[in-house]
Amino acid sequence: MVCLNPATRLNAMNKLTARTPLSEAQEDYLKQVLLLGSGGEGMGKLEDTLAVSTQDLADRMQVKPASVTGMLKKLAELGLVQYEAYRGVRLTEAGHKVALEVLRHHRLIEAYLHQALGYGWEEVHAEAEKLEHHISEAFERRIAEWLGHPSHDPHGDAIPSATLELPQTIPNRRLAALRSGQYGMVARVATQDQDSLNLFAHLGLKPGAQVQLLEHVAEGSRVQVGKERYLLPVSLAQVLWIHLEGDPYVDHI
Amino acid sequence: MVCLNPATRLNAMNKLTARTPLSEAQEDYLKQVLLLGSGGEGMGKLEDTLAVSTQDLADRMQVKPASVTGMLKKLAELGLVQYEAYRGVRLTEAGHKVALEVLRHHRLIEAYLHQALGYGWEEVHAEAEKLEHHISEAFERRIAEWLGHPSHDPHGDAIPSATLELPQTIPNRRLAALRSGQYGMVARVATQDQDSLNLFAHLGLKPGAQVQLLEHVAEGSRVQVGKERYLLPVSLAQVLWIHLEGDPYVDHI
DNA sequence: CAAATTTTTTAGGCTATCCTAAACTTTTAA
DNA sequence: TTAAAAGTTTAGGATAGCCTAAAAAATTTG
Repeated sequence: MVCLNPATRLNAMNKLTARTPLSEAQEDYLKQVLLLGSGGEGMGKLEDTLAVSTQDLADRMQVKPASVTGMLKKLAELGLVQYEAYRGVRLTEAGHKVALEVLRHHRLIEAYLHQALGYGWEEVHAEAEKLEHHISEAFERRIAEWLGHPSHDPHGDAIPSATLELPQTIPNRRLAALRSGQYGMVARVATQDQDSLNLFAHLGLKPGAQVQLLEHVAEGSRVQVGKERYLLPVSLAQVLWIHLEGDPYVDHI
Repeated sequence: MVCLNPATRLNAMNKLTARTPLSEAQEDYLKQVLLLGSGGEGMGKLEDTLAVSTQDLADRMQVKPASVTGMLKKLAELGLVQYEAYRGVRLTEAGHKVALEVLRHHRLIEAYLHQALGYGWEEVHAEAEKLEHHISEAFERRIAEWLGHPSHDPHGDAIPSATLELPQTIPNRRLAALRSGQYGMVARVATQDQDSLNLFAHLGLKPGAQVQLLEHVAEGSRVQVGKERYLLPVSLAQVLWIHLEGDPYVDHI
């Protein structure tokens, strides 16, 4: 009998499990670990990612903490996450790759639904959420080609490239962090809540739109969009990311 | 306490279950009952449909007969099939509707992949098989519109309309049933076997292609396609449906 | 028409994913 | 620095869908 040292055994395990197709639930967990671990921004490097708590995952997955624990143990066995009780979870290299693949599917599908099929940018999330697990690599390739290999989806989120790299993040600010009179362009609408999306769409606050902060008041932020003035509640002003006039700029919308 | 008569209770049950979303497996079973029950052709009327045996379903679903029995009992409880032990299974009105919806999804997706994304007509089946269960009604509507509400998919199979009606079938013959010298157009390639599809595609035998039967020999049928002559094995000559010159004709390719 | 064959059902298991309630750690804050 | 709060795990179940082996029923055939 051949006896492998621990490191070799781990490698053998990872090889094996890389072939096993993951369940939809497993892919969703990995995606959420990625998103939560990078605080919603620039998830380029695996190293400067945060450990994610069971509770946060439970909230995102709409599931009880106990269920999360079970799944994390399984994902750890598969070599996709590093999991330590009470200390949260991180993606491994392998898990990071899977998460980026799922994210690429999701955001490419959103872009395709919007640009090829005429979905409103606020409608695409739910449909992409279902489809992301069920398209082939061929499908991914063809829609990416059709779109001309876009770098961002209709919400302004970066799309991992075919080699799973993320485009460089450009410095943006939350609308809630702007000072009175500052002026800029909506770069990203960072919510998946359907009601919020509908409202933003209704107000014309989509990526690319020009917006000016009038002032912050107790209830939220007063803004000007075109000729209209609105009061955005704090929660919404927190998820609207603005590219300020004068900041370094990369065209991606 | 209110007591319902049997008929009313059945209705109540069907109403209830119409809301319950069906699993992928359940939808597949219903689709196969439809396809097997209408002998591969014209499944317009539910009435002149055949009872389908457990064994046939097991073969199609790649599953053991015992598993089929279990599923049929469940579908019968849901009011989607009429099931009687040893006497096979038929769709109910409700089950027929579901099966046609799934079939519409499948065939619309095939047409869309072919026409919008440039898939080869022989490649679309596998992808459609996965996607058919995961698209929304909105997606269905949009691709149907993009395609201009097509009546047939790239294999020549009829697509149920938005109201779940099937276009009238035109009289075709299997290539294996043609007489020497007869000449016609490929109307339908009725196989889902990937190797067969690849071969047909390689020979140019796709819906719309002109073909002449030279003669039947022991090994199969000798045909002429353009300037080339081929020998098609019997199994393939059985699944190629030909529209003969002179037969009544409806343009749908 | 009864024996052989085919078909169907029953019974008992397996895996994946989720749940709740209760027990147990760790962290936080007075 | 210890007690309350927050976070995590254990234990025990549920459902869905598949499996096998063996029993039972129907059909076919000599």
